[in-house]
Amino acid sequence: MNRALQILQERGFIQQCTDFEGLSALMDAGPVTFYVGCDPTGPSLHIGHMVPFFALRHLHEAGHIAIALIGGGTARIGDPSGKTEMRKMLTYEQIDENSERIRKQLDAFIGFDGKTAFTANNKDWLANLNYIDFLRDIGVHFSVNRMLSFEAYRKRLETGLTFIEFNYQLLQSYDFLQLYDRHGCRLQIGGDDQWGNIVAGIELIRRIRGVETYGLTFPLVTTSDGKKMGKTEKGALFLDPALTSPYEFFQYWRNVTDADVKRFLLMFTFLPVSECEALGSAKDSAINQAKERLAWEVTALIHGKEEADKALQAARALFGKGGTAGDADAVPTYRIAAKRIQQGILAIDLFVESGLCPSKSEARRLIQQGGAFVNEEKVTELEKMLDISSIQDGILLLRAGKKRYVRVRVE
RNA sequence: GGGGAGAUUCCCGAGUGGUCAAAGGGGGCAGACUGUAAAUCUGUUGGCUCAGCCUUCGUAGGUUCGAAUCCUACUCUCCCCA
Repeated sequence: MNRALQILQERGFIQQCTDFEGLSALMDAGPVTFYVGCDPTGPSLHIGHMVPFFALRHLHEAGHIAIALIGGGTARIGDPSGKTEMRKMLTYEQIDENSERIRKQLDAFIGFDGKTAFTANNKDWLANLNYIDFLRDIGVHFSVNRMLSFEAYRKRLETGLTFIEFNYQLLQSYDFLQLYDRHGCRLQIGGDDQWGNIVAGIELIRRIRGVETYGLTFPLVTTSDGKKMGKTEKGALFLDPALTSPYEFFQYWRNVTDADVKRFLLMFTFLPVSECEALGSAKDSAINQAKERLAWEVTALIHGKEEADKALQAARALFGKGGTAGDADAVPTYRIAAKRIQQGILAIDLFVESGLCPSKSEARRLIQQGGAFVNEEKVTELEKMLDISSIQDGILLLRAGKKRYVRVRVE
């Protein structure tokens, strides 16, 4: 088997391939141009988007030519795959803005050089498509009967599917054709929910250009307790530090279930396979250290080593014995005017203001249930007042439950 | 175009004039146990100036001492027929 494919397989990336031997032979013969698509439907990528891009990096490092396709055109419609409801329509301005932000995030992760790795935006060929021409040239090759047999559309037939969403597959197939024509792209990789769309693109190219292209999909990554990957209290685990701080990002990986450690090390880090396996097979306290390693590695890849170090340090300070919050710079910090503390402030109010509790009722509940701490001391009275005496070195540490910390900095 | 069903708190889903901030489950949060894990058990889960008050049951009106529950109109969704 081709070396690059072997790496992907060892690391658990491969779910399905349209023609394993054919692809392997093609890749052995020389650099293959391939692409991953991603629709800019939000302002930031989240970790769920990243599996194909980790795979992209592996292939790129193996000498193949990577295209990251930003779906500035397809985002105007919305892919029904894996969705149970129609997507919200975004304005064109929003999509363009999202596209740019996502392009930057990908650039930071992949490092586009414009030759062996670059981006494309399908807006360039989709935005001004002529409907009649499109139907004549592309539409004829699609069978509605066939499309309806796809899982993605069949499901939606029960809940409702609009015509524009139904067209998504044609557009994605057309993307592949365009990338083949423009850049000689021969391989499309993506999440397994894209299988139907990928296969459709391959068939289109075969019919129109008489050329064999390939598709490769990755498993949909879930946590071993069956939840979707990357879910936090606040929603998805975003790459944008403004949406998910590096510390929160780090903590997500730090708190992964034992059973997921090996798999995540293989997929979300570039540590050697043997090391991933050794770390992931550890037990008891050793597995805990492996989680710390996992968290540091992934955080470093996304946010850089410096941020990863800070997050690690903060986590150790808060969770290690006898640690202080003073040097835990990465911990979310809330700033408050010194005057307000001098006047005295209700603990309840501070928990709400700092963002640890969404409402005063929740803050009260937290105190009643014994989960509210100020400077690691349990708050026992609902009406607890805080003043200067709680401040140490200009800082006051709030904790909600076992893991959620906020530092309050008095200025 | 015709006929039918429906819209309930984060989600699913009960409720059909007062005892409803609304059963049950899921999810979330907290506590116990632990390893910042899993499993398990317990509590909790609209807001507030909290023994009380306020806002919620698609939207807008109406009936009533009193409505998520009845009436009217509207909006949206689904199903069947064309």
